[in-house]
Amino acid sequence: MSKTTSPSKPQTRIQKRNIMIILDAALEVFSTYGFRGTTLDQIARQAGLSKPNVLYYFDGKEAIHLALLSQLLETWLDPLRAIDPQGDPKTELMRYIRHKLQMSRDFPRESRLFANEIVQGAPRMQAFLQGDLRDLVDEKAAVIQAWMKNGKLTQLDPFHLIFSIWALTQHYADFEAQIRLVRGSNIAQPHDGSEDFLDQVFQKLLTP
Amino acid sequence: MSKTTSPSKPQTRIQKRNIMIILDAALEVFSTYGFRGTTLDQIARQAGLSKPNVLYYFDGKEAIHLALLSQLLETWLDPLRAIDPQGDPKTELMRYIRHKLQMSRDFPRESRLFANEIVQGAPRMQAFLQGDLRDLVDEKAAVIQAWMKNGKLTQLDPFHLIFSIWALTQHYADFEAQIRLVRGSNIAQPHDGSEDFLDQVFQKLLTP
DNA sequence: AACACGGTTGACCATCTAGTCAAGATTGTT
DNA sequence: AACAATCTTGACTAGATGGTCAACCGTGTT
Repeated sequence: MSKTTSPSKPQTRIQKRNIMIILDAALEVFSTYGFRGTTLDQIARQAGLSKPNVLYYFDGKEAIHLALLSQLLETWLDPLRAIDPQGDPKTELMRYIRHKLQMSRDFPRESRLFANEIVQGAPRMQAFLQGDLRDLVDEKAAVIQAWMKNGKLTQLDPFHLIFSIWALTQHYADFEAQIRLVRGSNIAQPHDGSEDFLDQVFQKLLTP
Repeated sequence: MSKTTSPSKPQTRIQKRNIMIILDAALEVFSTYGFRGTTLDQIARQAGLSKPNVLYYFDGKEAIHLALLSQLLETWLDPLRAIDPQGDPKTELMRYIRHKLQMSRDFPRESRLFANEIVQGAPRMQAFLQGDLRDLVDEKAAVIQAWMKNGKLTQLDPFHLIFSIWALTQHYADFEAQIRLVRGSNIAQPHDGSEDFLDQVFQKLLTP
């Protein structure tokens, strides 16, 4: 039985609540220890449930991880998708950058879950990366390319530009531990100053 | 007995060879699966040795990992350390950036070993991060700050500037799987064009 | 050749971990 | 209240995993 994947039966209140609790607990643990470094007992403890209880709602560790990933991938594309070819080039890109940075700040666990997967060779995300994401990146790279040809932006490789936005924004979530420890008590939040900095960087970079 | 940590006895040829083989195999596996995701059997298989044989040279999984990390941390600081306060600001920073990018290209496994540790909260590197690395970063940030005050460089937060260099250069190693899958067959190597791109970005960014 | 030391391994153990199951507790409905 | 469906769990299993050990093999030295 596929339990959570059966679309037919509606969920009871208890199901809704516990599935949410489990997914939140699993996100916490998976994003910190990676897939193989996470145990079902950890997830159950974090969720405040017994292990068999967790397995009552999900078919297994893999299924929980999969549920988290597909939930994440749905929203992961949105900011990039929102880039409007009809809009003002610099405005659109700056909005995208701020949006990505905000996601890195508001959803660091999701970002690290993603990072863990990619660093380890993306074994469970190949289809997504070379499918939907690739198509979208190709599309938006073409848009950016066109903007650059029109002289509205600095001439840059659009793919590397997109990668650089990912690198700079996600860095604040994925390498938060490093930033926190290197800056020490000199700074309250690892994100402090990141928005101003990236604004400054990309304003200067993108203006021809 | 601490085996490899005993500094007294000189190593035999066989010891030297096997320790190197084991460390190389362990780097391969640890950088791909993380600490907890790696098994001694995997390391042994990759090294072409039996598991007890691996444990003849190292006190355990933890010891192998530790050996790799401390070996890595020694060289990790070098590029940053090489920034010369007496040199030309932009030349020094561009050299640093190229150096970091080259390390990302030549030693991607080391970069991913590091990334795995950091993403998972840096449990085994706290002392290093808030000790040697922090001191060095503080020192070089002050140097960069002084350069900026002299008007030789764009005014930027020096800490965020350093972080952005780390993010952009290491991204090509740590997220190699993503780049490869998103670019697909459109590109031979994930690093293609990265040097020109980063040159262009930082030239433009650093020039006041 | 014989010896000592370094090097290697099959067999083994204790512990951890994903997953099962049957029995019991709770909840909603009539 | 009574019944069925949902929900929960202690106890368990099979297999994986880190690590041990006694016995055996290889190499260099005398």
